[in-house]
Amino acid sequence: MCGRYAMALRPSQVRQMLQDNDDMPVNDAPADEGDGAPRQSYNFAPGYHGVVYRADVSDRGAGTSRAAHTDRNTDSSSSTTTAATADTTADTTTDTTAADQTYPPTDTPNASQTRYKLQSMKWGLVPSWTKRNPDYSSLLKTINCRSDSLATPGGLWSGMKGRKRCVVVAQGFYEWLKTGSGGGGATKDRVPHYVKRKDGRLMFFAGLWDCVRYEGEGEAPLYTFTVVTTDSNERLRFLHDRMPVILEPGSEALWKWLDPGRDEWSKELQGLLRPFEGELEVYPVSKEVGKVGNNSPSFVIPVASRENKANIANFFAAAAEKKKGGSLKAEAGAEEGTGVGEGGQDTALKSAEDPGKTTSSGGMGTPKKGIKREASPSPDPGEPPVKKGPSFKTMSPVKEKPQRRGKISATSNTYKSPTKAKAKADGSQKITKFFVGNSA
DNA sequence: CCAGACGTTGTT
DNA sequence: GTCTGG
DNA sequence: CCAGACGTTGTT
DNA sequence: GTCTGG
Repeated sequence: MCGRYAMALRPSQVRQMLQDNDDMPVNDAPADEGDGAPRQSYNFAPGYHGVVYRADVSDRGAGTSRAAHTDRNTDSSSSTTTAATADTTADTTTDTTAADQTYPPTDTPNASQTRYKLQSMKWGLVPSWTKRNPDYSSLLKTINCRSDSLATPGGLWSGMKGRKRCVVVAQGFYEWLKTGSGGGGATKDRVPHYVKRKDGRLMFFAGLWDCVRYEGEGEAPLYTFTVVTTDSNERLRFLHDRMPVILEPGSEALWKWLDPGRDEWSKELQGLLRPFEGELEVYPVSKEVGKVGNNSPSFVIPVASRENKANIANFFAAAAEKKKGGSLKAEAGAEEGTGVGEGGQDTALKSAEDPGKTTSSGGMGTPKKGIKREASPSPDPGEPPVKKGPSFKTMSPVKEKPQRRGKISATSNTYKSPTKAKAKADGSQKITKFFVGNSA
C-alpha cells in the first residue's frame, strides 16, 4: 500500500498552499529545481526524492538539543514533553502540553521557537547507522512502516519514532485492485486506482525520517523517509486492506505528530495512527501509471471521464489505424503494441491541472507516444543511485572480506553473486544486507 | 563477549 | 543505533 | 508499488 | 518463480 503516489507540485507551490490554506508555517523549503530537489511526478515511486514537512530539529532528531539555529533557548524539548509519557487516557484536559488549543503550536511553551520546514528526502528509509548505500531491494522494504510495528519496542524504527517524525506531502496515492482472482487462482488483472481527498486539499501521510552519512567522511548527509501504514478505512476496503495514515491539514493530530517536544514514543502518538476518517474519492485510472517512469497528469483523471473520452476515441482510432497498416507483424507493429489505451494521451494532458510543468526538465516535447517518460536523458540528477554502472558481469562478487588486521569487524556486506539462481544449489544464498555496520 | 537482525507487501 | 541469541 | 529481466562466449 | 530497477 502506498507504493506509489502523486506529487507534481513544486516546493514553492506547496509552501504557498501550506501557508495560505492550512496555516502551516514554512520557515524553510528546498529549491524547486537543482541538485537534490524533490521530483514532481504523477507517478512518484520509491527511491525518488519527495517533499516532507517537519519540525526543524537537528539531524539527530528532536530532543537532542544540539539544536540547529534558533539561537536562544536551546533546550526546547523538555518543556512540552513530559506529558508524552505513557498516559493517553484523558486526551483532553490537564495535559500540560498545549493539548487542545490552537494548534499551530504557537503557544506551547517553546513552540514559538519551533520552526517547521519543507525538505527534500528520498523515499525508502535508511537508518542512520547504515554504513553503505543500500540498493533498491533494500529500500523497498522500508518505504512503509506498519503502525503496529511502532507499538512494539525495539526494532528498526526505534531510533526515529520518538524524535524523527514528519509528514509526507502528496496530492493522492495509487492502489492496484486485483481482479479475476475469484478463488480459482486465475490470472489477476491489476487495475490502478487513484485516491485523493474529496475536498481536494493536500494529503499528509504520517512519516518517519532519518539522516545518514555513509562511510567516506566528506559525504553529504542523505535524508530518507518512510510512510506509516494502517488498516484501510471502509471506503478503501474493496481495494486493499492497508492504507497510509493520513493526517488532516493543520489539525491537532498533525501538530502532535510533528511536535518535537514529544520526543518519546507514547500511546498518544500511537493513537494518531488510525484509518482516515475524512472523505476520499477513489476511481480507476490509466494502466500506464503502472510503468515506472511514465508520468502524465492524466494519471489522476478518471479513466472513464469526459476528459478521457477523447483518449478512448483516439485509442480506437489508433487501433484501427494500426490494423490498417496491416500485416507488418514482425516489426514495428508488435513493438508498440503496449496493449492499452495510449492513443493520444496528450489531449488529456491538456485538460488536467497545470500541465505546464508536468515534469522535470524534460521539456514538453513528447518523445513518442502520449505518455512521456519522465527521466531526463540521463538517470536524473541524483536520484537512482549510482548503481547504473557496471553490470554484474563486470564486477567480482565482492564479499568485502576483512582486510587483514586492523579494525576489520564491520561490513560483511554480501554482494549478490552473479551466479544467483544457478548457485541455488547450495542454498546458502543469503542476498544483500546493507544495514550492516560497525562504527560507533 | 560477538554476530546478526532490524522491514513491508502479497501470495500461498 | 539497539536488541536478541548463542 | 509494478514492470521487466531472467544468458553465454569471445574479444577488446 | 525470483530479483532488480525506477
